[in-house]
Amino acid sequence: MPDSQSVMNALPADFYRRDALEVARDLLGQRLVRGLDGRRAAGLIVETEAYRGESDLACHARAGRTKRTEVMYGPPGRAYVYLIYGMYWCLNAVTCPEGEPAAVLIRAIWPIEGLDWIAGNRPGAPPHRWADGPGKLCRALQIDGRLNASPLTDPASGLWIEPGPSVSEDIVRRGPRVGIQSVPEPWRSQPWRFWIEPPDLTISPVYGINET
DNA sequence: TTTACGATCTAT
DNA sequence: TAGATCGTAAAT
Repeated sequence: MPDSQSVMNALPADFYRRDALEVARDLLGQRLVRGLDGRRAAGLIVETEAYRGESDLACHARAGRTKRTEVMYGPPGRAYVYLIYGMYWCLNAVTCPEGEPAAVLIRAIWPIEGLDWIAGNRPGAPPHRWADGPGKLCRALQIDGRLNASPLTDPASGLWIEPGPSVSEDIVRRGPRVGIQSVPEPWRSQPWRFWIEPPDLTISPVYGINET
């Protein structure tokens, strides 16, 4: 059993029990936290993408209920972690009420905590490239398939999301999702990607946050 | 059981 | 611009 204080710090399941578009927007600025072997590393989420159910032909759930997509049909707030190109893991947060398969891909974070640990996980990479991609952030935080289906709402899982500084609407960018060139329209061009650029970060409320 | 390919990243 | 590298889903 996790201590109640820790549970209080994680965003609750209700946060995720909404349309993936809303969750993707609101996940910007929140703090993704990894806890392992007594160490803690974290980063502010700065890029996300919404994947919205079986009818969204870019979403893995287009294949229906399979062993891989099963977790997306489950309760909101769990992690959907899958392997891409045989070598990189990608992290998603499951959204929508149970039974509706949808998720938000976390594409980038701004590391702010546990920087030494993160640096060790990203040998050879400069700090600004530590976690600026979905595969990279999983490497940086040591996230792999073992965390699939674990609750992001419970710090005891070792991977959770805490409330972060609010991100004002004027610095939120929107555009088409990345890496889905073979997906037919209109899905390929839907502006379901949300992000904050580095220049925006420096003028946003999150500027200056840099712990540990 | 076999095949084709992907919500990526890195080095060239 | 190509190669790495393997689980998944669809085809055989």
